[in-house]
Amino acid sequence: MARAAKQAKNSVADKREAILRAGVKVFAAKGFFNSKVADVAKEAGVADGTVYLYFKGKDDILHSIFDRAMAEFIADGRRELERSDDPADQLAKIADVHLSRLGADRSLAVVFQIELRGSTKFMEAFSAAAFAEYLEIIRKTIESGQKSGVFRSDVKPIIAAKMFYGALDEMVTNWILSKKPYPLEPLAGEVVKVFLGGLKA
Amino acid sequence: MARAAKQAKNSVADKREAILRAGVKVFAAKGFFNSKVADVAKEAGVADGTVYLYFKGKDDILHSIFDRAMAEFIADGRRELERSDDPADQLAKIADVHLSRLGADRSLAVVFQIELRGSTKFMEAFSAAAFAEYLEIIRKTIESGQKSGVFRSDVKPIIAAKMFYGALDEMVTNWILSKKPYPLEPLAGEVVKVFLGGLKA
DNA sequence: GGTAGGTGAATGAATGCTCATTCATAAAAG
DNA sequence: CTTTTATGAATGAGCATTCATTCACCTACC
Repeated sequence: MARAAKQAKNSVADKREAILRAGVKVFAAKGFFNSKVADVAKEAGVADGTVYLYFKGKDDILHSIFDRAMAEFIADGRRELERSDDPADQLAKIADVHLSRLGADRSLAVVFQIELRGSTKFMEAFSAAAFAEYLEIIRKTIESGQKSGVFRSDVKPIIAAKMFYGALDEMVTNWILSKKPYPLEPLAGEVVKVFLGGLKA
Repeated sequence: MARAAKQAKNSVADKREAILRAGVKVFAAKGFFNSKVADVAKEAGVADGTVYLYFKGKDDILHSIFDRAMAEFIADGRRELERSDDPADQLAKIADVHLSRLGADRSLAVVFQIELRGSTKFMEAFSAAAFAEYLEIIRKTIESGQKSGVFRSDVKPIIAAKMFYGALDEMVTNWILSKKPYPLEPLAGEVVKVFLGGLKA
């Protein structure tokens, strides 16, 4: 590829990227339905019409934000998972990736926790499959722990997986809504401790 | 009060009630932002303008749905809580009320799980205080368990409370999004079992 | 007991504003 | 000069909210 062409292609990618980033920021700040396409365009430093050269419409921006982030998220999780055989360890890794990724980008976290759920339509159409995949990773990890005997077997793995996910999810939601800023990632250890050991003395 | 006057007052309460119920149904089905006030009015069997005799506007309907349901919810929880001294038992009661109440009204559950969170504005303005109160009830229960020695003390009660809430919350969200209908309430026992006993063998 | 006037709840068509989207035109690239 | 990319003003559909009017029922007076 010639240098010039590559340059051009980069600038195209950059503009798309800028709009996506602006979308995250604006949607997080005002909510998807309260955000105007013009707001996103302005934040991205492009004209209103330009948005439509890169996205089908407002919905498509949200959709794209989700697709990209979720793909990274799952890839990250899988990579970490392969670096250990111990299911307890693997759950700790999942918790860590979950909280550190979302903890690193508050706006993205807001879009994920609040905006993506704000409509059953989006939940059903976009997030359902990817979310199911994520839950499945947790479930399998728990199941393998049960097979190897490190986890108790009188618990349905799918229930435990939902609980684990729910606990992590709640940490993130609380972190977002909290007035006082604090680091999210360190909570991973505590969550895993309680989840594995239980609350009983 | 004369019979006629009483009759009239009842019909006023009924109309407000009808609009609230219609709101739950319509918002659950189409999402708050995709619902028209006219849809709610039609579902309630009143004219569009009538809605404004009972509510300040569309937002106020959602707000009122939340207020009423949350008040009932918390009152229910408190009542159950007083019927036992054992913290483990009390957590079981909370889980039971939580899952049975939402499990009894799918539309209300959808509004609570999906629509109320659909906007940071609503989260901050309306639900924050009531939600904090609910979380506080759980936290205190856990704390009293720690003081009496039935719960381990090397866990921050507020973290454990969020985990417990998050786990229950996730059960509800999954139940809503599931294609296959199943009873929600029975999951309470399983959740409490894992939360108290832990996943480790 | 019947009639006239009064009251306010209820109506729903009309209003006016808010955006998502388009497109004629301009700028930049090649 | 041609093609590609970008612009932002103009469009018009959608929808929350308003308000002039209707109507059911109540009260007071004959």
